[in-house]
Amino acid sequence: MQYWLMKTEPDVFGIDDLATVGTEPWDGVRNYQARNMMRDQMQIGDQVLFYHSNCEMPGIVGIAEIATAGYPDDSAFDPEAKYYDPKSDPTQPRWYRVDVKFVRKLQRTISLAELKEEQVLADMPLVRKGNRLSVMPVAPSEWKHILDME
DNA sequence: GCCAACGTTGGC
DNA sequence: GCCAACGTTGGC
Repeated sequence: MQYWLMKTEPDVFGIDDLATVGTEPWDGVRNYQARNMMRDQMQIGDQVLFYHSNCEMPGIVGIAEIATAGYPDDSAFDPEAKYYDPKSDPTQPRWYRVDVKFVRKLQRTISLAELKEEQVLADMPLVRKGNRLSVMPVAPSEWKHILDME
C-alpha cells in the first residue's frame, strides 16, 4: 500500500465537501507528473493526506483513500466542461483521474508552517519553495510523522 | 531544439 | 492583490 498527498482548494472542493459526498472523481488534473501517478501507480486502498491550499491556513486537514485505480478523465472530452482539453482524444486519452473516498477529518489542521519546521519532512515536495505538484507521493515514515503531529 | 512569452499555482 | 517559481506553448 502506498501513501499520497493531494492538494485542493477548499473554496472549490474541501474536506467537508468530500465528507458530504463520500467519494469524488478527482478530475481536472492537467499536469503530467500528477497524471502519471494517477494513471500508473495509484491503487485501491492507498491512503491520502488531504491538503487545503490557497486559503487562510494551508495545511493537512484529513485522510482519504483511493477508491479506483486511474481511468480516463472524460471531463477533457466535453467542450462544455470546465476542464475541456481539445487535445485529449477519447481513443487515446491524455488525462486520467482516480476516485477519492473520505476516511476522516483530522482533529485539527496541521498547517504548512508547522510542516516546514519539521526537519524530517524537508524532502517533501510540499515544503519546497516553488513546487506546484498537486499530487505527490508520501514516504511511510513521513506519513507516520505527520499523523503523530495531529 | 532553443528560448521568450505567457499562464498557472499558491504562499504570503 | 502581489509575485516568485515553474510548466507549456509556439516561433524560429
